[in-house]
Amino acid sequence: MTDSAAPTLTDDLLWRGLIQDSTDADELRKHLDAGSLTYYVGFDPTAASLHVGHLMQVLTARRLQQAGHRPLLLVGGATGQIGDPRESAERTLNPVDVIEGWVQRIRDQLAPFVTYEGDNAATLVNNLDWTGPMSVVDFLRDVGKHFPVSRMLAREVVKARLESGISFTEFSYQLLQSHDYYELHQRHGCRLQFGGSDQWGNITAGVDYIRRRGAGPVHAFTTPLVTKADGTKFGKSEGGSVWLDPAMTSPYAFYQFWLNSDDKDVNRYLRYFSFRPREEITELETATAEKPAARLAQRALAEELTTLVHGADECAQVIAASQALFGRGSLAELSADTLRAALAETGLHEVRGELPPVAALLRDAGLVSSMNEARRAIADGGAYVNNERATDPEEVPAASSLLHGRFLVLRRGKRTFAGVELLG
RNA sequence: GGCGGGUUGCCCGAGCGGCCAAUGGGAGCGGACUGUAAAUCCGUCGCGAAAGCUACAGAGGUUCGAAUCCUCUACCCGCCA
Repeated sequence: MTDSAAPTLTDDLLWRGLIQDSTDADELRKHLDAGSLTYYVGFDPTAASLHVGHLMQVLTARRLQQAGHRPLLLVGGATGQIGDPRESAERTLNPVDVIEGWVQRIRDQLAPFVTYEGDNAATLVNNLDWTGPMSVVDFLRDVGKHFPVSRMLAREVVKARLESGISFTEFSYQLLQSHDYYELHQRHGCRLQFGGSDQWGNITAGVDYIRRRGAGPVHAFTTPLVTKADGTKFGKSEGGSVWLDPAMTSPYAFYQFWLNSDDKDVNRYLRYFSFRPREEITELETATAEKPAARLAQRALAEELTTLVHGADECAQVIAASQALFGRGSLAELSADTLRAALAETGLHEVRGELPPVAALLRDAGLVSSMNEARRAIADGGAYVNNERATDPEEVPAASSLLHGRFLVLRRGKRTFAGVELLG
């Protein structure tokens, strides 16, 4: 336990680059590296699912629990109804019943990442439980009294919004989050909050607030914003967000997202997200430098995260699908089961009766959004049927080209696949 | 309150009353190269098979014909009070 060679949790977090800002670093280290600390991280229901960007927080929570600390995972049933101010503009409020649905889904989504066994069992909490019943008078008297407006106005986001406009609702957001920390401190002895770096202002406000109420001291840190070397936004794929919900982003697409990480980013991602020991990560970093084409780091990362989020079975299927589709062998050599499974991962479009021409197939399978686009894709030479370039939009695939008598593998560009199955 | 400027396709941004579905750049998509990379080069980029339809903040109007002219409405931005 006191083996001086073994890196402590703090060392590990620093090595992984997971700490962007923190309250007193020595104090934080003392608590992180000592006994069991109760900590919290919150997620507001702004959509029906969490996305890969949230993984930073979700996995850091998991990491801390594995190191012996006790997690409180908060879903913002209350804060989600108010809206954390963004620099750009006022948020549009979502209907309460919609938010309630999202709270439940996010709660379910978070649940598997931590364990509920042992001394440091996790607890899922919802700030609506204590914020909902609070009266306006109580809020203004017990919470509001501790917030100097001058400091609230000095915040960057608020300053940015003073010109363009900010409602009292969003302006008050910080009080709710601060009060959450206080409640969790009182109820569960929570003494650490972490979050994304954009939450630093809200988090420190909570730390101050707790002190003003004569409690604490409590601690905090933030994780860095995940960036990409090419400057584009992390977590987007083909236009959309990469969600954790398999109904919103298929496990196949999720795996492919990580597999396609840039060489310049993948090492950083491994440190952020992987639970592999440091030596293994270092080895993968070396592999990336020496044999980038093998993409060992990308494969390891994609496999680990897909397993974590979607389970080992699903991950195995996704890898098999990827190999089947991107493999060097001919599609005709794949067994019907393998092929069907692979296409099920990419999206399988069912056709009854007569097979339509190629252009219509591309559209129906979702590879293009209109017939014009389908024609364009074919004219560009970017559409393939069973890995053969399509040349005529009007051509109806021959019955003999159906794999196992009923499947077609459609491809757009180099790596976007979809399947077609002809039924009876 | 007064005066002036602006609102164009995913974003930025040009646009002469007909030759404008609308120059150019970016993003996106595709091709070549490669590693299902990056960089680079090339192509493409409203919907429709087509006729045609829908589009230039919104609503009217002038005209054979308008994104381009006029009127009103909404929003934005300057300058002066």
